[in-house]
Amino acid sequence: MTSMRAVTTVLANERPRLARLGTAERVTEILREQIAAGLFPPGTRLSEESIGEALGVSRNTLRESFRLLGHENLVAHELNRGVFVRVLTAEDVVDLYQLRQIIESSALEIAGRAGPLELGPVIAAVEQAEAAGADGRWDEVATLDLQFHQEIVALAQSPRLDELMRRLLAELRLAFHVMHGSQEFHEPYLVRNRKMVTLLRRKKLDQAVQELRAYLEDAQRELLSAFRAEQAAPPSQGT
Amino acid sequence: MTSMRAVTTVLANERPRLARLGTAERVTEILREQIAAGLFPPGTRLSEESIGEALGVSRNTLRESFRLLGHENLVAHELNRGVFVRVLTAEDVVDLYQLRQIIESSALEIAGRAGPLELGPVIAAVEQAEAAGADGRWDEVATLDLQFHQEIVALAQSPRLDELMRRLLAELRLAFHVMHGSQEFHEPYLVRNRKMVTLLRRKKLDQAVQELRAYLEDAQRELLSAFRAEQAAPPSQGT
DNA sequence: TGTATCCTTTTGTTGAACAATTCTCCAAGA
DNA sequence: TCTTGGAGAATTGTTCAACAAAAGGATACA
Repeated sequence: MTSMRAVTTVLANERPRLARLGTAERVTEILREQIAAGLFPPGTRLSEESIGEALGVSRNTLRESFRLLGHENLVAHELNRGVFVRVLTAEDVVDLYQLRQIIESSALEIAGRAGPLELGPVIAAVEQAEAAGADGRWDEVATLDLQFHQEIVALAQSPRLDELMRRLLAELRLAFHVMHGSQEFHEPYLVRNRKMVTLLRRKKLDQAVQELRAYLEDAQRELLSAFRAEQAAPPSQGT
Repeated sequence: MTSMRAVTTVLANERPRLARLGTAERVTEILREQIAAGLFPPGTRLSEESIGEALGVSRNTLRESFRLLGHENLVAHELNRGVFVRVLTAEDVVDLYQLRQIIESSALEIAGRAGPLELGPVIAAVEQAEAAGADGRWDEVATLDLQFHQEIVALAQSPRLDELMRRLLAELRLAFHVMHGSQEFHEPYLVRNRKMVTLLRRKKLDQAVQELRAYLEDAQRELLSAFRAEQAAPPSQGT
């Protein structure tokens, strides 16, 4: 028999799904997606007038959205000049990976201490990524790889860690553009993700953390070198 | 002789100090401070009309501020009902301390790996806190204690870690209201902070991390019990 | 007691207006 | 040629007024 207390607790956990979204939030989601997808490359200025007209929302509503994106570090707001899609520096990439290292390994440790791992979503992400890889859809692989890591963090069951990881990955995506969907970059990580799942299944937590650490170091190195090559070549980014 | 490149690099590092603030940002700062100071206790609804009139800003500008505060988890935005100063649950406190644990200990480890510690600001915070304690200004002690921990994180020299800690502490302050400036709560931590500084000075990093961990566990326990006592008594906070 | 219906209040969103700032371009001067 | 100045255009910053939409509260009725 279920107590009233139990019922209300279950329902309380469903509350987030109930929350409707205002126009500003929906606009934010659209812009976040489009920035991730590369419609607005780093450095682009987001014009209030043109975007507002395109989406059919007023400038005021759009400005609320811009504030939110600014708080997520996806755009930089310069007074009287507007908002610009963030251009990450090499230092940013290093800082982001350092934080990623902290978050992901901490999440695994917390999850390990807490009890049996609920690996369903983690495995699903890996399998979807493998399927996408088999079909040659490498930019989807990129997205699913990030989702895999998001699910890793979700194992810790910490709302703030989840949110933090979400924002971090959104920001990191800005740097991934230089790799846009190249097979050579993504393919090895498919194998490594699979390996990590195996380790987690066998409860080899320490090894999984170690593998994760190596994974992130390699990814950072590769990304940085591609990044610096990109930055040296095309636009001479003002001094 | 200094090259032009060197000059511009130096100046570029000064850029943040140049950034002026818009009205919305300044309003956000004011509200953040006042929420921390307790002018708006948790659960309070922030009325657009009355606050806008009090500060002499328009509703639109104020709404931009509210969005920012919402993103910092200081207020919760409910569609068509307005923004309310966040009411933390016991689970929130646990989640916050878990994250604090991660951030602060990681910061110490990073700082230790990086090289010699620049303890100036850390020591300054402790000494100011001790001075405030000697004068019986216990709510200032509370603020300076938080600043001490902010400076601990600053040792890692990571912009994102800094920002993360800043937001985390702002949120945690919501819970601290139940302790409002009580000497019994704060006094022991003065001693412990001093002890931690000593350990850091002697480069006993491992011991410092251990002390930090114990510190946070104790603080969480005390805060939680005061918190639950508070919550049980006065307002019957929804089912 | 419960519930259906009004009225009031507050937020959600828009559009227009004007001030303040930045950008662009061109001409004058060294 | 390069720098400096400045006029005008374009864009953002902020306010205001208006109305739609939703939530909250009160009243009348079964």
